[in-house]
Amino acid sequence: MNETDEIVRLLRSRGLKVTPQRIAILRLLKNGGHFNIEQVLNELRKIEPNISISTVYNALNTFVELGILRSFEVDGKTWYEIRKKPHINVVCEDTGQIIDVNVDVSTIERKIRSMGIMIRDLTIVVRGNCISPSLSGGNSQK
Amino acid sequence: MNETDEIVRLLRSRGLKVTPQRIAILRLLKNGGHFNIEQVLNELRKIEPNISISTVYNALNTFVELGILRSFEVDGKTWYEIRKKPHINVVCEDTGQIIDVNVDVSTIERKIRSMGIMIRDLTIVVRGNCISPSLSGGNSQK
DNA sequence: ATATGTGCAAAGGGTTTGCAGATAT
DNA sequence: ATATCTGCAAACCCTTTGCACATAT
Repeated sequence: MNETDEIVRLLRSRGLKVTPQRIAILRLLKNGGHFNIEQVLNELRKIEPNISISTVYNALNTFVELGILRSFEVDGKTWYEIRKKPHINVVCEDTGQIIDVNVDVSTIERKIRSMGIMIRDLTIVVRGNCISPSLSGGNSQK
Repeated sequence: MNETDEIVRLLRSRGLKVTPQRIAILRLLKNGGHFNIEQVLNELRKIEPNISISTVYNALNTFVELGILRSFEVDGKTWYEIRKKPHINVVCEDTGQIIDVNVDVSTIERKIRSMGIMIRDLTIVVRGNCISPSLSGGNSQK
């Protein structure tokens, strides 16, 4: 079964219509990585040149509501990623890049659940400097 | 030493001018809790009726930059809290309320640092339902 | 005296909405 | 055939900015 078939099945299983725009968005995100709207649009327009920003927002919001994607916000911008097991999103203040770091969050989850809270989503964001200032030789903070 | 004196000293130590607006904002936040702009404005206007939203934003941003406060975003809105040791911010989707839950984050921090990343800020946000749906008797999710 | 802060209004930037036409089922 | 989706433009909301006046030092 190829990648597109998988996506088509996913969409159908959620009762969504299969459109080229939705397929393109899921193809972009399904293999990991983090994308903000600007990046999603840039990538998608290579494939679907006329795709509109509202279609992208609509699709991303739908996918987040259905639990296919998850989103989090950094500096007023929303980032989207495929939903997988909880992890740390490390935002490098030098490069703007976001990387995933896996950690065991079962202790955190257990504590939250023990308080009678049903967990819907867990976001861990670290802002930091991935390039050591001493090595990069200067003040590269924004 | 009373609360206001402490705040005055804090402001002076950071080279900031001591204004009634800044004092009021720090008095509101220094004892804990989470506030968004609307809440800060509502509270402050009981004391400083003419305080403007831009003054509040200016002050909050200044305090965040100086490390007195920290901020994080949920659903497009910025929340402010006094900077203290890392913890989980639990956002209840039923009530909109935010509560702190203390956890040991040293494992997370160690892992991030071992990758050569200098940590500037750590945010952990859990979205959940603090009122058990079975107890509250219905669908109260937004 | 003067650098800094405040308040107001306007501008900015990211996201959502309304709607007519297009598309998937 | 028709419910859903797309693309466009306008609207929205939160936040920032510019500037004249006020205040703290």
